[in-house]
Amino acid sequence: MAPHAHPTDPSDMPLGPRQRALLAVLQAADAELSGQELHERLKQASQRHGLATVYRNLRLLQRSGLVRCRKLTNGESVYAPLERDDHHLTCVSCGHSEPLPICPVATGGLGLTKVLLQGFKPLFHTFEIHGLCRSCQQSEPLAHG
Amino acid sequence: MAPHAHPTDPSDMPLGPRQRALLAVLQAADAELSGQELHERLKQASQRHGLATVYRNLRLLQRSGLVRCRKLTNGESVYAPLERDDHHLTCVSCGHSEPLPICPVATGGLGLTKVLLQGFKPLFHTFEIHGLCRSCQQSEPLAHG
DNA sequence: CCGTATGCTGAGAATGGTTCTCGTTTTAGC
DNA sequence: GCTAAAACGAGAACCATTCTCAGCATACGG
Repeated sequence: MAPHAHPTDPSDMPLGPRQRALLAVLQAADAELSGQELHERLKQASQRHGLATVYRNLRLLQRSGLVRCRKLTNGESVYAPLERDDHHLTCVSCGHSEPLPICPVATGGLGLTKVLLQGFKPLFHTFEIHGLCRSCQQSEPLAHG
Repeated sequence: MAPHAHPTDPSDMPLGPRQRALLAVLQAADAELSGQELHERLKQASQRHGLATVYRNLRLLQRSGLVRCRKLTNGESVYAPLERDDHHLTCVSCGHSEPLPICPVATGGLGLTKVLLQGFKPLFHTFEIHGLCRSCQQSEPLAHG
C-alpha cells in the first residue's frame, strides 16, 4: 500500500494563500511546530495571521492530507508536513518526546534494537491511523467537528 | 521481543487502595475511559475520589507501567490497562476514533487490507513508544512534569 | 463600474480537560 | 495517644484551542 498517497485529489481544494504560507513555514521548519509557534513565526515573517486563522487553516490542511498532527502529553498539538514520517519516543513521566528514526510500518516489522532505545525503557506503544472516515469523505470539508 | 514486559519490577511500588480501585474499574471496562468517566464510575460505585486524586493516581499507574494513555483529538485523555493492545483509526475531520484490530508491531509488518479499513481513507499514521526516559527512571516517581 | 452575497479574517471571549493550591484527613511510626 | 509525613479533595487556576461576530475581501450579477 502507499502510505502517503498524493493528496492531489481530496476535493480539488485550491489552497488559499494563508494556507500556503502555513505549509511553507512547516516545510522550512526542522521540527514539528505547535499552533502557537506557527503563529509566532508567521508574525515574525510579517505575515500577520490571527491565531484563529492559524488553527482553522491547520485543520483544513490536515483534512486535505497535507499536514499531520500529533498531541503532546502537555496538551499541545504539533504539526508537520505529511511527507515527514517521524515517530517518537515519549516519556510518560516528564513528557519529553524525541524522534525515533524507525517506522515499524514502513520497515515491515521493527528494527527497534536496544541500541536505538538508548536507556529508554518502553512501557507501551500507540499506533494510530489518521484519515477521513467514510461519512466525512462525503461531507464538505467545512463541516466542523 | 516482548511487547508487554510485565511491570512487576518498576520500583517495588505497592499500589495504594485508590490505585487498585482505579485499575479495577479500567479492567472491568470494555473500552478506554477518560479521567472524567473514571471519576464518574468511581462515584457511582460509592468510591468517592476527588478528580485530582483520579488524575494523580492515573499518572502514577502510568509510570508504573500498569496503565496506558492516549489523547483524543478533542483533548481528552483516555486510559486502559496496559495489557490491552488496541490501536485506532481516527478521523481528522470529525475526531471519531474506532479500534483497529491489528497491531503492526505485533504482526511484524502490516495486515492492513482494504477490507479492514472499510471505506476509511488513511492520510497518515502515528507510532509512538511511551515509557520512561533514562533520567526519569532514576528520579522518584513523584517528580512532576 | 457598482451592489450584493458569500466566505475569510482576527480580536477577544468562552470553553473545558487537566493541574495546582493548600487546608484537612489519613496513615505510619513511636 | 501523639507527631510527622503522605495522601486527599474542593475549588481556583491554567492554557491551548475553539467560538463569536463584526469587519473586510473576493466573486458575480446587473
